[in-house]
Amino acid sequence: MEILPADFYARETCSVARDLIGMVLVHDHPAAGRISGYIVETEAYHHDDPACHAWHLFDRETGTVRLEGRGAGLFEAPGTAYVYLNYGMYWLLNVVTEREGVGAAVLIRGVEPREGLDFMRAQRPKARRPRDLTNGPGKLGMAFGLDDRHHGRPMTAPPLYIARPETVPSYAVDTSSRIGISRGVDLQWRYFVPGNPYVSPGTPSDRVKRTRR
DNA sequence: ACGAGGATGCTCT
DNA sequence: GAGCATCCTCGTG
Repeated sequence: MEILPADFYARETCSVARDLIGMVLVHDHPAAGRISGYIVETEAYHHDDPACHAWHLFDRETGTVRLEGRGAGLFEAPGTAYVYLNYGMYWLLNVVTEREGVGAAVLIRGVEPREGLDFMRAQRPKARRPRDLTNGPGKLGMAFGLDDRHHGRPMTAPPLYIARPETVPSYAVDTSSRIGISRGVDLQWRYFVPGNPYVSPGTPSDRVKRTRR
């Protein structure tokens, strides 16, 4: 497998989010060995986007940026991991995109397990069905053993990286609005493999729309 | 299947 | 204090 280089991420964020579908998220865990899975769901967070953590760091009067607080990691070099604690409990994994200093990223929301299933099951004791291991950003963070130790580290080299598999799955890709946000709700910046069980269930209303279509 | 509500802690939008 | 890029459990039907 070829590890995706920084150039892959140094592009328009929606293109990166789309192209990450079918790539393989890998964690070469120091104790548990290789944990990996095919990416089946992503979301783009642009610098000019009220749902992005970089939004409030921009001073729109002067056009300057305050590199302070949680969102500062979004301004690192493309390919850097942006990991943060959500709802006080869940580590969510993003990869920084565009050029250094822009402030954009892609959130990894769903992964189809490939290697390290035993470790995933141990990390996710509440999972009743296979899909419950990794069908959501918080769930896959637990299954892969991710936390703030990974924040700010390059995903262009082990232990945590994304690679192009020898055979890229022939996934179809649909788009929709993003899940769990209150601003920027109309932007169609979510990418997912329709019908794949490892896509996050989202809100119940979203699920109704999708299954009745 | 669906909806409501709690857990839980960091950030300040 | 409010608001979160979530997950889980427990009602009801």
